[in-house]
Amino acid sequence: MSIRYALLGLLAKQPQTGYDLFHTFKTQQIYYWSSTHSQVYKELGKMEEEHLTTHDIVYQEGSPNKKVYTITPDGERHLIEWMIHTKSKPAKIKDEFLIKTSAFHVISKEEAISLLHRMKAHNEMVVTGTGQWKEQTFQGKKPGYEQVGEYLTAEYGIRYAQMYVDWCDWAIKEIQSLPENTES
Amino acid sequence: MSIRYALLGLLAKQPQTGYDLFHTFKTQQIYYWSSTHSQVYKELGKMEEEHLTTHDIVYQEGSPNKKVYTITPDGERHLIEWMIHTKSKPAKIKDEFLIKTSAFHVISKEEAISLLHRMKAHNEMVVTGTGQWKEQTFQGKKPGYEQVGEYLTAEYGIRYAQMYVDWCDWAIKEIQSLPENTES
DNA sequence: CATCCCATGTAAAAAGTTACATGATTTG
DNA sequence: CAAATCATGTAACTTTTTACATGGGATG
Repeated sequence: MSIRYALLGLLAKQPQTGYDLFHTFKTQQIYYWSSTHSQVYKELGKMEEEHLTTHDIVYQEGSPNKKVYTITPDGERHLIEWMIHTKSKPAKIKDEFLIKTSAFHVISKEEAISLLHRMKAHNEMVVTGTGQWKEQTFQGKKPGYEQVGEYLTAEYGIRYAQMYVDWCDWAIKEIQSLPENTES
Repeated sequence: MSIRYALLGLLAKQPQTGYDLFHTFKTQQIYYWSSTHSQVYKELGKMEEEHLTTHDIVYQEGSPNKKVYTITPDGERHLIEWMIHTKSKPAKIKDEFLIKTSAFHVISKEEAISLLHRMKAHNEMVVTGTGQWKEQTFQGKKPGYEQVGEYLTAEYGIRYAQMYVDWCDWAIKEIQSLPENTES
């Protein structure tokens, strides 16, 4: 029921195909939602039944034909209603790394630190990657109001990853300063 | 397949009931995983079949009897194997608020700012709440290695919420400095 | 006297993932 | 010539959520 709004939000920016939408989830700066192509196509079908979207078929030579979906006025009303009058559910996070962190006591300090180093490196890449995307897209300028969403969420992504990097650094130091348990 | 490790991680700290485990997910400083009681009970049943856990029944007067689950040596081996040799999948985040953010262009600046203020207030409460829990639990002292998990993840929770607060502040200022779109 | 806490479970529905299926064109 | 990209979909399966079900004791 909620991938729906993610799709409507993206379609409110511009008409797109299911393929485009899936790739936005997969590759773009959308670390705050995830999905698979099968789910995207399914939901697009449902939304069309409910008149929240329509599609036009674009015939292409060389590439397969595609269905470009457009949000309807009904769809946009639906989206705005949700945005303003529906209280956001708390974010659902499933972070395997933090589960591992919470069980660090069952492995050695060295192994824990090694895991943290890897995680730090990964998040450093995210900071760099998202930073580059933001720079390329906005070139140091402030966006127009139509692009404010991407602008704000890109910055969020950078801050989130940077927070993770800093926390990894801190955690490594903390662990190093602790005496290891001799029992167990 | 992954709630399993969250449960094993918690059971590796101390034997607990399904009820306890669910409440840890629901209320405790575990913003990095979420679940429901029905899923917890089901998974505990499965894990027992696979000899990763066992349970003892504690008979109580007044309250219902309870099943206290304990991780087995097999279960602990399973957990450690996963922690060290299984690469963590990237965190899956489903944050409705960021979907709303990404679609801010369909609502007014005032409404967007109002949503950000509410989100900021919520995260300020999280910072305070988690900070108090950490203070109560560790009282400014460093934990022993058996408690390192809670210590590190509590700090993570505080930093995460603080990052959200700071980002909200930044986003509010950014939006105020942008000219609103007159079209659409 | 209503609601919350303790405590455990099942059943049904919804959401999400993985695998199956197809097929031309482009890139290395 | 193998792999990746474009492009869409279905089927089977797994995971997750919501609702149903029960019931005593404590709290306001």
